[in-house]
Amino acid sequence: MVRIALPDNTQLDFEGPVTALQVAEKIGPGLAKAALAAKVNGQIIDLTATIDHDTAIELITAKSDPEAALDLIRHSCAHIMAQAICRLFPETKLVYGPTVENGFYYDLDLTRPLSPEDFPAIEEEMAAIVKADLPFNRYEMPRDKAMAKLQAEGNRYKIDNAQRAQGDTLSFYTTGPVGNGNFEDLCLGPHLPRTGCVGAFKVMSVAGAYFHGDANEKMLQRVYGTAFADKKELKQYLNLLEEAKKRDHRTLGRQLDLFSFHEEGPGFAFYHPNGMIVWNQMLDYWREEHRKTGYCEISTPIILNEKLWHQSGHWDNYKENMYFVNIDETDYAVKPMNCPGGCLVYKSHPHSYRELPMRVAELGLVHRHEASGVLHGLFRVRRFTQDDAHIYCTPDQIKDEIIGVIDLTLKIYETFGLTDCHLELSTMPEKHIGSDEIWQKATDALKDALAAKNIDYAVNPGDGAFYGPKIDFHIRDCLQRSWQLGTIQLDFSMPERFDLTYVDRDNTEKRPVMIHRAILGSLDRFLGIIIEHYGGAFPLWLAPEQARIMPISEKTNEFAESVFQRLKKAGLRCTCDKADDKINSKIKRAHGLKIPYMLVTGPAEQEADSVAVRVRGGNQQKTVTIDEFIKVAQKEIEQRSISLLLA
RNA sequence: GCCAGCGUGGCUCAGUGGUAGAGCUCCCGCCUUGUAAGCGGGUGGUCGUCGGUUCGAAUCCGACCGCUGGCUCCA
Repeated sequence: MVRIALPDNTQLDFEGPVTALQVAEKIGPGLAKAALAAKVNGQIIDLTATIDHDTAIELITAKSDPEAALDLIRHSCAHIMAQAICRLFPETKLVYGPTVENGFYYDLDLTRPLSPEDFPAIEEEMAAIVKADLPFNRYEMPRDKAMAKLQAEGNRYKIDNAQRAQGDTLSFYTTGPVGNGNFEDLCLGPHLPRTGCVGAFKVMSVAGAYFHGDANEKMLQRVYGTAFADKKELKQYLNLLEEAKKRDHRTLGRQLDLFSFHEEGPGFAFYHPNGMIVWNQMLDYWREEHRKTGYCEISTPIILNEKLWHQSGHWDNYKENMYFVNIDETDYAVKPMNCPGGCLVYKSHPHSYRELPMRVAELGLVHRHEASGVLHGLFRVRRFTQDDAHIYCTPDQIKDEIIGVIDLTLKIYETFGLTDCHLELSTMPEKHIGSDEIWQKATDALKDALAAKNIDYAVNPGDGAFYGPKIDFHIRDCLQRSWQLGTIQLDFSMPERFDLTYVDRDNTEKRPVMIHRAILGSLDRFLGIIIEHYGGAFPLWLAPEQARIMPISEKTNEFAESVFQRLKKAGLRCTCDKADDKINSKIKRAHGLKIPYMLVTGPAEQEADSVAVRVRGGNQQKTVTIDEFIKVAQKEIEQRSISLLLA
């Protein structure tokens, strides 16, 4: 007898081994129909898996556990897509098909490249498979027998997958009954009970992907798709993508006339006057905070003798990504990092322990020759400015300095309204310099600092730089792609290579520890991120144009001009739209430019020395005196308020 | 760098072998305007570049450049 316990503590007894489906049927036909899988001991199993011992089970439906259901739907849909592609292209070799954040993909080895033109046919075939409502069947084989079977089939990818799989038995899934040449795939599972449980799906894109992510391996075709429990959810997701596209910083950069790119300089952003306003506001704030936190600022040259880069070790590791120039028969390199230049500044005179910690900031312009395929708007460029700083300190000062950097970083992010960020700690890689002891001490200092701030973080073992462990700050863009912003890196290499010293209390020369840190990271990338974060609707303090004065007709042009002059004098960035247009047209135009405040001036306003304020994004208006408007706007700017005070 | 797709006025896009199009922007008029596009007219493109096929190429083919989506990479 098998006794099954349910989440509500009731128990059901069965004569012998049962399946979760039979349990569901016993509870009720509705549940049997809705059930997608079952959870036993925290593990999700097929609805049709046999349970031969007393246990507690939980039936999974789209309602009871939407997350697990979605994962089942997507993984199963990956099989359906692979099956459809195999039907259309029988030579297809299956590789690997996991779920990912917003759907799934399947890596395939095909005899001919797929293109988006093939998607409709694939989707049609998938729809037929879903409509046929075929059961997913699992069967298991002892490892040696299964390996022999895979060897006979001759798919090197599946053999490789099987070798990596754990356990003494390997499982296969067929769609439709086992045998009869039905679609079959080596797979751990679990799956939906039937193909018909996939409510809605779409083939999204195709891209190349190296087998095992190894650039020396064959390039496979990765077909991306997504699936949902029903059509409505799919549509919602597609709408979300459409909305996200409107926030794309590349689109907004053009629309708001912030920056441009040109064929003459791929990967090199050209900043327009509007873009420079945002840029400079950002930097004014950045400098203000750094001054308050005890940083000084330096600036080092962009082009330096190539020898320096041999000394720093950058040439050995990164010469492929560096730009070089030859002047007066001497080899120079364009700097990809600021630290060697910073070290020369440090070395320009002796230092005492009394000076430490030294916090030396540099808004350094660096060039890196990134591979052509990775360029991406402002997010991945070949020329960018880092908000770099190097902190020279003693090992004992590391922890406090790290805490100081974390505090400053989070404070600055908060001002921009960036609260959805996550931290990662990267530890000692295989290829590294420095003793295990110093790595341990440094890593502990980073951990202690994180613990002191009570911050959650993920650990990337072995992912640190060769010269030291690091903490990275990450945020996500409007399309949920993750980007690194800030970084805190300990460096045991550079002080050594540049023979940096300070004179300690006991009058002996000692080696300082160097902390590299950036908060915004690449200012260019950060600009892109806040453009997307705000959807182009900047807070007043950052907005290129803060207010636009719009006379109702020519009759009040003169008054509008006088308002414009007053606001300008008060330090507000504004323009006056005296175009020969109706007010509707002016409003429409200003909304398109995402100008925070639209000030309509007609005869009534002239009479009261006021403006009719319309706030970006809304359709309400309120009339305030010009003095009042100036007062509120100035306050809002000074506070660097994220929201519009007059809204 | 690799795989796939794309490249037509400043912007968004139509145009599958036979005389380069639309809307917006911009310029000029008219309207004298009250809160998300008033009306009319006009300027503007060697169709990414170079080569090939063809009587004829934006359209077909090739190379290169750039962009987009991924992969690898990101000190």
